[in-house]
Amino acid sequence: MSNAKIRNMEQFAAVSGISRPTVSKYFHDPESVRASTRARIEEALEQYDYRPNIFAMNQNRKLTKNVGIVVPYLADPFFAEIARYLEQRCIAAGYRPSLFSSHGEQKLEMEILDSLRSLKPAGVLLAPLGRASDRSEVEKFCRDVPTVLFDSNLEGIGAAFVGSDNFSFVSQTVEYLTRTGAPPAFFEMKTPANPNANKRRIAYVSMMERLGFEPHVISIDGEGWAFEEIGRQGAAKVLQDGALPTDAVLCSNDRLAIGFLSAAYELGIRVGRTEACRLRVASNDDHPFARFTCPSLTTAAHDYDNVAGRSVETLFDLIESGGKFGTRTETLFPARLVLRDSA
Amino acid sequence: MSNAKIRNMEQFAAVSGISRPTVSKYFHDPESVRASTRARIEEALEQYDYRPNIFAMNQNRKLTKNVGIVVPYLADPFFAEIARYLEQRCIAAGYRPSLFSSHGEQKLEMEILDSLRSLKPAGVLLAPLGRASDRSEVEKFCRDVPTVLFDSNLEGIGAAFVGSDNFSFVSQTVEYLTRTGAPPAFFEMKTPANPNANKRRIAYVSMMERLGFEPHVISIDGEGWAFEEIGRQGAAKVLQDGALPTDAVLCSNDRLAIGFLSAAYELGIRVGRTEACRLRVASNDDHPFARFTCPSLTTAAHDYDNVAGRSVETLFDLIESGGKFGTRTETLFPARLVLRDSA
DNA sequence: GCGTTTTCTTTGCGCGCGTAAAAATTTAGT
DNA sequence: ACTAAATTTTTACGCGCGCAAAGAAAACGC
Repeated sequence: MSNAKIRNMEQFAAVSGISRPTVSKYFHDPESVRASTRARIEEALEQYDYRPNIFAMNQNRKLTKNVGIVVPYLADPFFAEIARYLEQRCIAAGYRPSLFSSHGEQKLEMEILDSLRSLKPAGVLLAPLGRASDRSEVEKFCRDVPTVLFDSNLEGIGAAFVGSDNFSFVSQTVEYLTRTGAPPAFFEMKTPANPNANKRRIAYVSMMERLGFEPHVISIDGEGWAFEEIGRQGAAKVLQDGALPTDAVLCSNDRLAIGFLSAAYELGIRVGRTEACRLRVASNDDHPFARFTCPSLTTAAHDYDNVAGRSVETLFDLIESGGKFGTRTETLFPARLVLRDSA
Repeated sequence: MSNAKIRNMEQFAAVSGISRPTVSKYFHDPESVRASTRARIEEALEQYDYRPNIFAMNQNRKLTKNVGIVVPYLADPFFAEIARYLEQRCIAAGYRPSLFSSHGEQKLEMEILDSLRSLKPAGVLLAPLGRASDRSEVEKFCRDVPTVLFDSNLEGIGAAFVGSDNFSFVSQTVEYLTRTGAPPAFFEMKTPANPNANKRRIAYVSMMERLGFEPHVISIDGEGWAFEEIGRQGAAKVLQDGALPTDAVLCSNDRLAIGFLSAAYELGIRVGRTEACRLRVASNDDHPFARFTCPSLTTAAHDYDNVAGRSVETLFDLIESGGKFGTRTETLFPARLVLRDSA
């Protein structure tokens, strides 16, 4: 490593013995230059630590290497994990991801999309808030910026959607619960933040009917993204009122289930699949903490790897296609049932 | 909102009737121009939606408005929450925060600091990995970029440190446990990722000695950031071996405690402060999920608000001081004991 | 009203790189 | 070795804005 300071591409081009426009081309795409010149540039790159000024680069580039990643609520470890996968894959593909969280607020989601515009990103991976999203504003954004939605679908918006197959989640948990005991009631928020919740309720009802059982949907009050607390309070009420029609409960998602189990514990109601237990509780998502609830949570797991992988693949395809697809595709990955102690 | 498209500051200056350099000054700091001209600019800003090109802005600015926020592990909701506070406050102060997570990996932390350099940030809020950090590289970074460390201190590195007073945490929990029952053993990882863990162990030992009790430190194996699983396995071993010298346990942090409680539950050991319970468990941090463990976790809470608030204030002071302080300050906020059911 | 201070305008250069076009060079194919 | 194709070099301009300096205009103090 030479100690001569390289201040710009001009100087770096000089020491590498290659012309500046070619060096510029190299940084845009190393494969776009002949192998021998690439070698010479990379040799110089090892001797002098030069890196192009990203601001100057992005100023005139038609297409930047920026990618936006937007999740609705980063304090949910599920999204933190997904974000990690996505980041990783973007970096591996030579992109610069920027991570944003809407923190459950419409205003913030709008501000993020707004500031994302000025980043001139090549593409955006967006998990929208869902019900709280300003549909028409998100739609506008997607018209201007190549965007792949993930996790949470807004019908018709974005170039593509990649997520999990809610029917697969619910059908597996319902099937398992009915096969090994009583058919479950469905525990959910009355006004869920996320559109997946509605799909799950519908899947539950249809699955129960298909199996010849009466569906029981328990919709609890609560607004916002503090699902655990909402679940805890809702469950406490339901359990105290004796309003549970069955001894099996399927929660719409793991965070509600965490609250449910917490309430059950506080009321001294044993949950589990052993004889001594009054109640069985299962759920959906395989939240990072689902292993550590008491009892550990039986749940249907997202296919993190495939959802994240396909999301970025789709985005890269989209970018290479010039930002537009002929038709909007929706890709859904099935769940994997994870049996633990709660049901 | 006029539909005439403004393409650059020149044109915007024209329609607002103010010269370009003054408009430029306005965008750098609205307070730096006379109220009457500010009004005229803002009037034009409402009619035409122009925003300066951030790449062109940052290219030549001596000091950008970028701020880096780096946390060691974003899948820990504690850091996600802190990050939210920090982001919020930076935006309110007119800065553009960029959020990064090291995901527990030294290599990633280095890459983040590296890419942060090229963002030419006005300042950086860094919660380092701790033991896993490359001290000398972090130190180098802090010499070049105004940096305030938070949460996790690396002695002598960075312009300042803002965090929690580990002694306050442990002294309160130890005092409470001894006062209301037996003196606790201390449950921790043998090779903790975070330097706070060492401070907490030291605080525990000194506190026990001060109170005239024999300290019992239980150090369990495990590497990495999967604290819950490490805690669960460590606790399972300790509980099965009957290696607990007392009926009270103080966990180094809540994530370990979550694992501990999970193990206790699986072994049928009742935890809590009632007569029927064999074991009392307390902990430190007031993790967002501590309310939902079974039983709910008695713990010492971080002063999120003050730690986050002071961190950004310190950073802004630092930026205004030209990036250097005369002396490195360390600010520690005390804990607040949160009594729940586990102890 | 006058001088002083503050703020604004005018002018013009520079940042670091993208990119286009034409000329020069290298490589590949036969 | 010769031609065609691919790649690189040369030259030169532009992007959008920061910033500095000098002069003009406005605001302020008395």
